[in-house]
Amino acid sequence: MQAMPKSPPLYIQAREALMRQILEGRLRPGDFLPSEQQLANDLNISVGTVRKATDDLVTQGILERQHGRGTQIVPHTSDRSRFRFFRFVHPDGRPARLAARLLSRKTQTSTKEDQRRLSLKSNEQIIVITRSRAEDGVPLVYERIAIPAKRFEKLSIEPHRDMLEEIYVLYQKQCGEMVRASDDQVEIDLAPVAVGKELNIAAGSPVLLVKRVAVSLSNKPIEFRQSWTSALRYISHLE
Amino acid sequence: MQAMPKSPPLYIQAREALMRQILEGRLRPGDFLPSEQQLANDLNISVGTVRKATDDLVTQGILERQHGRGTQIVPHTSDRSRFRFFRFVHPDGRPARLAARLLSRKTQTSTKEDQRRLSLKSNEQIIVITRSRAEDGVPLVYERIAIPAKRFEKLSIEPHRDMLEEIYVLYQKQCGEMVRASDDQVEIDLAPVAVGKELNIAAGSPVLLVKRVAVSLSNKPIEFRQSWTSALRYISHLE
DNA sequence: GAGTGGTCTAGACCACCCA
DNA sequence: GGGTGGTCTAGACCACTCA
Repeated sequence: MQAMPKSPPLYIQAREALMRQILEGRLRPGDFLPSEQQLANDLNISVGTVRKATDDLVTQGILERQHGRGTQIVPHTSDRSRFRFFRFVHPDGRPARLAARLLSRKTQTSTKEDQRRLSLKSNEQIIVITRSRAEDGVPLVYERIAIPAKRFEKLSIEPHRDMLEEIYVLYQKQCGEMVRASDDQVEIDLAPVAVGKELNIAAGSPVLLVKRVAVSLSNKPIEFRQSWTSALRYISHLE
Repeated sequence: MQAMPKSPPLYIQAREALMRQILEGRLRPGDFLPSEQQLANDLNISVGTVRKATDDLVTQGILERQHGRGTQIVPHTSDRSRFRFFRFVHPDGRPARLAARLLSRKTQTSTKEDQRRLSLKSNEQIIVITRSRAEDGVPLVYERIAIPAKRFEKLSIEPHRDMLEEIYVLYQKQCGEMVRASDDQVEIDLAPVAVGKELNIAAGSPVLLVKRVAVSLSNKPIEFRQSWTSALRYISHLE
């Protein structure tokens, strides 16, 4: 007997079809899906199977059901999304409310670490953004953000200006890249000169360094971010 | 018209009924649930509703379905559980495999911070465990663990002995307390004398300090743990 | 082969939103 | 009131495990 490649369950096929439409931009954040009944007709499956397909996407936070209104692709600007990747708090546990100020933005050759973290070839260009993040005018975090130049050609942010929007929202709006998840690594570092200057601490004093790799809906690494802070703490909830 | 307290959906009632049985120890980790058909009969609901009730618990990692065998309360000793709260890696990303060696175990009065983290009254007693965690004989982490004496009376571990089992497994086996989730807070500290001594570093040198509050299935804080390390990093995956 | 979970259907009724 | 998601049912058939 031949080994027959068994086709996956209908609800998984439906889920992937939806996911494909989202990834390809035919369904965009903020859009509503067709109604469950409509989808069931379109795909020639039952409503229960449509629900099962969307269940997973709802759990993943990609879709949001609104009773009586419809099912929406979660816009990255919603509050939940906005603070989903937010991980700095004051020593007393109060969340830090950080405004970002752009310091520089350059296109350059990637370092070895950039290449490793972002799965880039050795000659690939990246855009490097440095920012200072402050609360009530007090700088608390210094950031270096590396993103593949190729994917983020269209990103437009002006240097030396306050950044009013979350950068993940800019990624989505301007470049169609949506951050789905991230891996953070927290370590101790001795403040580099630029960090010391920006945070008003002595260069070489111990600071927390958070290295983050953010991945897109299609699970490709799209951002490598390093955040230095001496005054704040990093928090994480595990289940 | 009177405001009628509306009864929650059947699947939620069923889920909570199951949860109660687990919390009360009538269903224990490792046990199998009655079959879906059986549960449906017992509770006078349909199989579909039983499935919906258990879906959430499966997602939360409390239950595990085994096709053709049954549905099991996840034993805390399974690999997935064992490494669920495991958050230290080497700088190269390789997970640290830490064996624990118990240094001391004392019952004493709680500090202000213990009380705050564990929601204790000011006169409540705690058990304080200190451990050294090493990989291949090299000490990498120093830990102080505080747990409410009242809940953990029965905890039996001998001082100055290697701890062969995960401590969360001991909590569960000896005291019936199952860790469901934890909140971690990562900060910089200057190594206290005891930490410096145990980790072979100078007292006062900068180290990573992870403060963890672990909560039980019923969402009560049951452990406050402080882990100091200079050689390792803390990792976290966010979605 | 008996018993379990896994998928799928068709349809009922309810609760909510909005024009 | 018409359309949407939310709950619930009863039953079919499949796939896996274990004796």
